[in-house]
Amino acid sequence: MTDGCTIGELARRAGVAASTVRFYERRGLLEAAGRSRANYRIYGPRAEERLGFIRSAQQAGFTLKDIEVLLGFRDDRTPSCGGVQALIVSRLELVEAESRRLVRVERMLRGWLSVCREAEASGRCGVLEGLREKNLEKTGNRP
Amino acid sequence: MTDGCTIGELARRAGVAASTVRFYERRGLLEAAGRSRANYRIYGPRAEERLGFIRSAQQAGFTLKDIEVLLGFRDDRTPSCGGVQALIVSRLELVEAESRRLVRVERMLRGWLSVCREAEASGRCGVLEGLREKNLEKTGNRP
DNA sequence: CGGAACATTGAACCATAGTGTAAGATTGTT
DNA sequence: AACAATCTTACACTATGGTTCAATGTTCCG
Repeated sequence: MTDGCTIGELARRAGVAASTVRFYERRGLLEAAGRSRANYRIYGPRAEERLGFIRSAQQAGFTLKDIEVLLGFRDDRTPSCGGVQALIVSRLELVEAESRRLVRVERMLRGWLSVCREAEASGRCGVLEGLREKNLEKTGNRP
Repeated sequence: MTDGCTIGELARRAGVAASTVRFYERRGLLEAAGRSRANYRIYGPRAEERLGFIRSAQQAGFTLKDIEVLLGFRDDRTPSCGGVQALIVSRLELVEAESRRLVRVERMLRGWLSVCREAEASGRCGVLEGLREKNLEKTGNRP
């Protein structure tokens, strides 16, 4: 009972909005905090550490659902290493897939941009016309 | 009035769900179709082409909002080329930014995966412990 | 004629990660 | 005591791209 801070103070320290902290509580990521006589949430260092974990994990690319699982591993005293590894691998696979997709999209957009620039002289828009056709994978290098 | 097909037929040809076609109509991407006596939507080749454009543009990485703008350019007889170019550039910038973010996330996740494998021997989980600290950019190569 | 397969509508719902609002209670400062 | 700042709640809303549902109507095939 040495320290204990309100939601605004905690949020300020963690660099999030107080509403976000309430949201995490609703989601079950943070346990319900103790209350002051005025019914204010009171947080101790454990909650602060937990919130820090959440933010770190989020920056590392985990979703809140992932983080729910990670926190579960932390809370339980189960072996967990295999589970953590599986979680990372599956998240990594999703991220890689999305990353590859974005690279394809980048290539296509660049392709259309060059079409656009080339067609600048002629009165018509190569993009608006070109997108009518099924373009499976415009690379930007027309043969 | 030679041809004209129902929403299901159109959807099948375009490879989307009928509900998606209705959704596009609600969003204003497809104009309200003509109706049969039974109040069924009837689509002609122009609608089919327009739906094809939407799908192509979507595959190229444009959002529905972008496509709304592109369709506006197509419909109006304004010059449009500068607008199209600007749209592509701004979409490209967003995609590139997201792509870079995902690459960073990939690096971090791979880093945590190697932490995980290395810590396998010791009884504890390097990930659950490591994420507590502020990790600005874990690269996987610990110095 | 019957039943399957298709169509209609509006409204609600999904995931994601929160943000915003209204109305009221409490706290700190002057 | 007055006033600003902070807290409380529940509910609605944001953006994205649709999907699902219920209840009802239509068309096609045998």
